[in-house]
Amino acid sequence: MGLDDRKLAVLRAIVEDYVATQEPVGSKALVERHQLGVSPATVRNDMAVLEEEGYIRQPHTSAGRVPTDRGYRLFVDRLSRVKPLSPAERRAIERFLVGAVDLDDVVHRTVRLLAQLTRQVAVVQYPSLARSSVRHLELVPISTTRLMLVMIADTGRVEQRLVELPAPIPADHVTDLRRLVNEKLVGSRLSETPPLVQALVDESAPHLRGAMTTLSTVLLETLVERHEERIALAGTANLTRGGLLDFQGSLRPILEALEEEVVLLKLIGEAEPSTTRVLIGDENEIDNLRAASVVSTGYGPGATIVGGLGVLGPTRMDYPGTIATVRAVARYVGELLAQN
Amino acid sequence: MGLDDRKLAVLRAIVEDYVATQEPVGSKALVERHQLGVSPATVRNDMAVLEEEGYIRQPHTSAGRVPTDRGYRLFVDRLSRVKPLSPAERRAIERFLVGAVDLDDVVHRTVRLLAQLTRQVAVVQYPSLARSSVRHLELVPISTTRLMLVMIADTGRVEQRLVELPAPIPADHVTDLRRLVNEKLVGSRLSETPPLVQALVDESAPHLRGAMTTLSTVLLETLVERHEERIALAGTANLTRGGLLDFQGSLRPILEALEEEVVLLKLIGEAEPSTTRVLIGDENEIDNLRAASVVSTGYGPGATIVGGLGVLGPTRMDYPGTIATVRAVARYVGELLAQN
DNA sequence: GACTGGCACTCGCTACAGTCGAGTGCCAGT
DNA sequence: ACTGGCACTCGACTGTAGCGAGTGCCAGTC
Repeated sequence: MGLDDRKLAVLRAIVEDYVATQEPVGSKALVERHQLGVSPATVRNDMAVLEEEGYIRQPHTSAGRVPTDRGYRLFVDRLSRVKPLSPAERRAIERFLVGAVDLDDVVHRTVRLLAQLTRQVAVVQYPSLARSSVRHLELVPISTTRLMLVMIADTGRVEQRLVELPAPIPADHVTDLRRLVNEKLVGSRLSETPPLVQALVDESAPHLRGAMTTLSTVLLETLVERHEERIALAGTANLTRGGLLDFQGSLRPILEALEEEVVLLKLIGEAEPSTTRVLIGDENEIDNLRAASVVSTGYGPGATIVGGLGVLGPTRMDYPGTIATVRAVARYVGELLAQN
Repeated sequence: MGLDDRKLAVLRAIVEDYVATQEPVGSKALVERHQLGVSPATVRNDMAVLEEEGYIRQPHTSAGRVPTDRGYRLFVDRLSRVKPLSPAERRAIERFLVGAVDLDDVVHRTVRLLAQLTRQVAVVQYPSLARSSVRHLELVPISTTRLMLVMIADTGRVEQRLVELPAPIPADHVTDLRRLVNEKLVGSRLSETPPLVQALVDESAPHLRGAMTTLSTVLLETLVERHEERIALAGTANLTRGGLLDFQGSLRPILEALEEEVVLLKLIGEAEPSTTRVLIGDENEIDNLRAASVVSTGYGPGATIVGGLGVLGPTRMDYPGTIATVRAVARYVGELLAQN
């Protein structure tokens, strides 16, 4: 059961070679390319053990070995060290993110950058509303019975909703409403607003009561219930690299999964502070993504997390490099956000 | 040179069969499936003519015929009539679009609906800023030297930008600025704003001059220069239908093209009023999309066009059905927009 | 003159057999 | 505990043969 150092070295070598060549790796090729100091026959014995333990497998008899999901897992956990980024990559990140003019811009640049650096599919979640605070609420009269509600969050996100009032409302009442909701709600986390909104209705003057009631339902919907999470995606064309060998020939399930925002949120959005999460193949809960791996992490200004980002690719992936890139990009984005 | 009626009927039959079966169609199968009233041999002669004229071709000797781009073009222009939508489809459209709460919602629902109905890749352009008018401008103080500029367009689009002021500004000056820009700009088309913005700077009181100058550059950038067109995409998984036969085996170029917003805008965004545009294969200017066809049209409230929408799929596509669906969806979206 | 039936021909597809070689498992020897 | 050697497996590739859908052409018919 014990895997001695050499067996681990063999596993590492297999993973590295397979990731590089995309072909099953045999015992002879292994000893040629790595200084293992033993003969192919010995390596074969080690391989037999590794296979028995479920870390590698043979696509067919008389072929080389290929890492299993479990093998990648061991590799990621114990056999790899995060590669430091090359200076060129650092420069690329900085150059790419400087000059973003607004949140949309930041997110779009980030997702493209991530896709380009990792050569995988990149996913970036917009700063989550649930983790944002209200910076300002604006009411814009559209007609006498319609208002446009605009909510600006401290993370830079802006949400708008149309409010249909039960009765026409004069302009100065709108001013009152605006003042009231701002006084009460600005600065609070969105998740904490429901009681405040309720208080607003209860405390509002009679002439505003009707409008405030309608407004409050829209507010609650916008701020809390409709957890409007947004996602940006880039690099789907990278799925076609490596021919059709990865993803066992069909991109279908992957593309389908990528279209479901809910699915992506599950992948990317549940990050814990400063941890990089790596999901390998089967570890993934989504059936369509059983052939893929996901590397994700949270980002945010300072130590707080406001959203997640990550990449998705074949299980046969350069984990150390990808992990390093994902982390670095998340850190830079966090710094960028902190400046606002 | 003259293509008599029967030759046209043969072409139509070839297109229909090929679209349905995805296999080259031979003379015998043709006479069996369509009432052409002649023998296979005669059809073969007609086919030879059609091939000579470039409307069909043989993938290889001793295979059936397949329509060329030119053949599809003739089919679309002269041999097909737009299919009326089924009641089920009408209902689907209505059910899908009712209940959209804001512009984002409308666009997302539309693009998914379109992808689902046509079973192709759907693209929807957000209402173009160039074709919108200013409904309201809002300035939200973030700090003493920073403002958030929020522009609400009549089409429902909301754009925001951060403004870094050259010097701290008191709250009542912000109020003044807000009033001034709204007085001057509300109601005008975005494309017409530059002189108005310039006038704002020239006419502004000395104590606002500095802030107004900075604001004006951001305004111009946001409103005019940075033609921030947005695009929604759905149904990329549909590209994998029909195995790898369509798109000659590689989705790569297609996926790459779909990632370029500029490319999509070219495809979708240049719609003329109430025309449905059909681009078949080679007619497409974008090299990556030489194997694809695009059906697109404009949409907007009433007769005006504020944006484009359409679908992209293999040249082997059900043109009459797709055209009908695209048109119908565009009409419904227009109506929906008119209600706001 | 337009259409048709018949016929020879083409050529991709499939199945099958044979060869090659990378890679393995096992075992006896050091 | 490691190694060299050996028999074995099996996928990849090659070449051959037969099948069949489909064609082009031509002579014959209405």
